[in-house]
Amino acid sequence: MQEPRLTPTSYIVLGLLWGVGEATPYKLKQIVAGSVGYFWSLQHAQLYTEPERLARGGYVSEEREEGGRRRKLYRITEKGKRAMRDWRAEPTDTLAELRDLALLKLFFGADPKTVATAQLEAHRRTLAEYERIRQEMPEDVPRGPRLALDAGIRQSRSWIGFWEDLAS
Amino acid sequence: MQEPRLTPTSYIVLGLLWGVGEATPYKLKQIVAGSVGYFWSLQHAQLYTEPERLARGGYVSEEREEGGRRRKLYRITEKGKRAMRDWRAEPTDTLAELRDLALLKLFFGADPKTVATAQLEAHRRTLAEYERIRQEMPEDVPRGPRLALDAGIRQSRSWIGFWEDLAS
DNA sequence: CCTATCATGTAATCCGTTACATGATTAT
DNA sequence: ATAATCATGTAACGGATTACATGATAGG
Repeated sequence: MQEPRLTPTSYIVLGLLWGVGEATPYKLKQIVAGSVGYFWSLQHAQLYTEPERLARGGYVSEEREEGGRRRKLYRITEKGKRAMRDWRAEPTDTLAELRDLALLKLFFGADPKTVATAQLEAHRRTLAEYERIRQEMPEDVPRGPRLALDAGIRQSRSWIGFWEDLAS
Repeated sequence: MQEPRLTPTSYIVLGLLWGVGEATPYKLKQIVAGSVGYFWSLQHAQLYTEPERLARGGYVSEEREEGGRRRKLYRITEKGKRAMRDWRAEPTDTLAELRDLALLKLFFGADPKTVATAQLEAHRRTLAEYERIRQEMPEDVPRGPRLALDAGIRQSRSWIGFWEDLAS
């Protein structure tokens, strides 16, 4: 019964549980799909295994419904909150890596125009969606998600600029 | 003895081997550090295990030095070249994910100013290095790496802009 | 000569992905 | 009713990271 190490995935689960109070993995999946998932995607299976791991370390509590579907309900514990707070307070000097498949192909000699065309279309679609989300965003959305969205928009625009230069 | 699937890591190894003719894992490590590594980092152990995997599938050939250190020398095979060409020719609509730790913290409520300060410093350092590299880049560097570097510079600038807005 | 550091490699662990499976709802 | 899709979960596999380990080379 050893302490699991806390990965970014862990903090996503902890953060979401903290925000929402309690949730089943499926609920988490839905929340992810409408928020963090836009810039940090997770497999749905992770949302089943990760809370389990966290429960082993006492960062979340697990409760099983008695009747019906016997779903598992998780909530963050004090220990979990502490870990989350600590992590959040510590600034990172780790930088985002690019890790862009298209860029990798480009690096290894793919035809710029071909790659650019496909990328442009995809990025434009994404940008449009981000902007739609921002439009429809209610006033009371907390600052963090709002800023993350802004970052996404900015990055999208930057990529579009890059690929446009190559597409023509 | 089954065919290994080809991952981005695989293509990096294949691509580098193609470019350089033959190499030991350590040599690969050095090349990575001065090129792809800037935007797609690999653990050095992967550069030992990945060529092995690729050898199992016949994408590279493995040869062991007789005397001395008995190092392993790898070179890309015809099959490897074919795989590489195919991959390169096929455009992706997969988009780069952000996967930025700092952004994740921001999303979950970290203090923007704190995060921004650390990020700014790191990004500025990176940008400076990219620009130095571009300055010193000889004329005959192929287009792919050059473009990848441009992308890196552009992204760095974009991030710096974003974090600057938050730092003040 | 001794000690760092470089060069080279293997082993173990673990997270993440993929695949599989099945009970509930909804639509036709 | 039946098919399709949603909801829920587990199991297996494999790639990636981490840790460990040792021989060579260079610097002091």
